[in-house]
Amino acid sequence: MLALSLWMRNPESCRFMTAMSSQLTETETSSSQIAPTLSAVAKRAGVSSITVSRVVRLPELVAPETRARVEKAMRELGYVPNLVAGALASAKTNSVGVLVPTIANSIFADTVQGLSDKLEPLGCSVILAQSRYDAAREDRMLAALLSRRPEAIIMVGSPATEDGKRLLRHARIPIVETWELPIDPIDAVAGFDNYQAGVAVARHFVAEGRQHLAFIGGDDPRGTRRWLGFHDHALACGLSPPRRLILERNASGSVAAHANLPGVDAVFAANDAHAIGFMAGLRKAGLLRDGPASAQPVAVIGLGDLEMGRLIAPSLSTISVHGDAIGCTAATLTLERGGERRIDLGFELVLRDSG
Amino acid sequence: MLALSLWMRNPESCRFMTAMSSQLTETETSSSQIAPTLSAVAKRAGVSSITVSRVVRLPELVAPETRARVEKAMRELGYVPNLVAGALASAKTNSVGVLVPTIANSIFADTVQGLSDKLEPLGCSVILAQSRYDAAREDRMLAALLSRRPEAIIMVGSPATEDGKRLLRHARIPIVETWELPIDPIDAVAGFDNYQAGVAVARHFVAEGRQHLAFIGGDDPRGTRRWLGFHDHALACGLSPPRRLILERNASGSVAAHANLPGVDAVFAANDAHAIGFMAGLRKAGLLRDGPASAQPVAVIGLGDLEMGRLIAPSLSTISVHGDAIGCTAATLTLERGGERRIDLGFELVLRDSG
DNA sequence: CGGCCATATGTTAGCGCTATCATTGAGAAT
DNA sequence: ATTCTCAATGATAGCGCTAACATATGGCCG
Repeated sequence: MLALSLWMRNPESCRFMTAMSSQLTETETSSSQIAPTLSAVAKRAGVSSITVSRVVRLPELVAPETRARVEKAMRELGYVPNLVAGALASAKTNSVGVLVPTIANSIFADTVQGLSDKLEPLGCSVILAQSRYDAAREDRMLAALLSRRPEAIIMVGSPATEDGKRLLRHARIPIVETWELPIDPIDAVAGFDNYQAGVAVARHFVAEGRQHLAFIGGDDPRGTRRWLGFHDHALACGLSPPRRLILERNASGSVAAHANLPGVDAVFAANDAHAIGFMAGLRKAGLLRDGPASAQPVAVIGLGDLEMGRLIAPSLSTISVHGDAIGCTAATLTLERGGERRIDLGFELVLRDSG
Repeated sequence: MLALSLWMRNPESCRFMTAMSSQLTETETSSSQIAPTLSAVAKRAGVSSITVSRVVRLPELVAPETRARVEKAMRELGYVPNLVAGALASAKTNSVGVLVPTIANSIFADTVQGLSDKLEPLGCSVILAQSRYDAAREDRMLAALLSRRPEAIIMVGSPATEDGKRLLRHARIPIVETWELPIDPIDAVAGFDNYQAGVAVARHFVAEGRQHLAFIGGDDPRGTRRWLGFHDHALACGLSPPRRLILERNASGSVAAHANLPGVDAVFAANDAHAIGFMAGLRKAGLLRDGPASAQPVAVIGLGDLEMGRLIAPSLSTISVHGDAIGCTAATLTLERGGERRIDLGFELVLRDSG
């Protein structure tokens, strides 16, 4: 709460800023080609610029009449505060850097939405960057983000390289790693145990009497953790070693996957999109039933709990992971520096008709 | 040797030599709690700060030996440029503000990805904001974005309020409205004709002999344009007026929609998620066939061309709209100020098994 | 009635960087 | 040799704002 009050002592100011331009006349603004500054407003209102600054940030410190005069001047000039200058002067940017592998068609969009919904009302902007699952690009993006001096960095996973880790460690700002529970986190963590997710799926398949397991999906760190849990548990249960098929990141690639998995009767897909693609392949091969999971020649379980998964037929069994809660929690971890820094948001095995 | 004699004259050189001789230890870097500045690097390298600045921005202007010395100092200090200060000094933030209704589960994620992929390699950061389909929040977010002095603003749709429009018009930066083709754009446009998309769907339904049309989805401006085209064309073809059902923004809400549309034999959903939800409802009601579109008691067409749509059964007919191309084009429009400022990226009616 | 406090405003000095104009020396051109 | 040019570097003055510290006012108290 301390950090919060420091960040944005005056959450109203945004609303206020919007209102400012409302009475602008065309002539008055278009005559001045450059954006009006604090001191331009100050001159017009007959006060010093610090008073204008206070009207924007700490209006309760300014006498009502003065405030009204300043607000009038701001409206007339169409003043929009320059947060770049403000950030330099106050050493506070009110922004957080967010790094995700990708934002399109992805389970991470929920996380971005969750944290954004938490941060935006506090006047804290989200600077978004994508690594595209590329370590070099990730490092570049981290450096780019840090250059903008964000109040914190929230990222999916951990930096892929030592350089990236070092960069973050030296940044001396809150760092939140998400979607994982790294053993040696840089700072804070909001995620779940991908290994245990894999174990849970394998356990379920074993309990259902499935014999020949396979894992399909990408080979990113989180997918690999899931695979390891899945694999280890299957072995521990005396099954033959599960197969692993590494696929492109689009779901369509997984349509043909079943051809490469002869004899397999249970598949854990690294995410719901892959699972749905795989099911499309099963359907083509006549291996998909409308009945319950027990009737499926090949059981399929995904991860992410896309809304669509429960709408299709057969409905998709999945590991539900609360992407938005991860984002929301990550945002909270950037705001409060004390307290527990490692939050396991868990996951749930949601069983429907596919597996 | 030249360089040596030059910097030996510098009174700082003694300190420089001292710093050089003591090898940098872990303590030395991490002990300084504050981030090193340009001039700290300059001092260490025995040059003026402007030279360090040049090494960062215009390295070809600096002699190779000097450059190497400066780069070494930067590495040793772990220097990370402060773009906030740079932006203030140069009046260039190298950032663009991006405003979308929502980023989660949405067709706009593709657009953000497309523009981000185009901008990030140019050193241009994306500041992301969500309006959540709320006009007041949109205005607040626009003001917040403009406060950060982005090089341009890219938004989905047009500002909902006059205040928002005025704010953008006065910002004197490129503004790109997307996912629409507004009649009076603020500046640039990258989108498609939502009205014509509605017409195209209605035309198809009419050609297929469908009699009772309905439109389901949100009542945002774009959805409403689609509805209008759909509605107008149906009427023009002599059909009875289509029904319109306004739904919550999540797909699950549309599952029950068919109960409210008795007698309807063709449905245009404002997006694929709604379409898939609606189909789930049809399935429950026994009104969904595995056969081709002509066999469907109720034809369904969505919009967005989600990858999943082509994987489910029956596969989803849809209006494909190239969300990533919209993003990519929007990014280009922010970079090039000349040329055509109104780009219609079109759409395609993709017919599959649902309608 | 002087001292004291709270309120309202102002002055000053930067934040860390870059634009703009010097300055310097070396080689080319005259 | 003298000028000119160019490449390499530096000195200076801000960018628009805010932190930190003044400086008025006007009660209010003992």
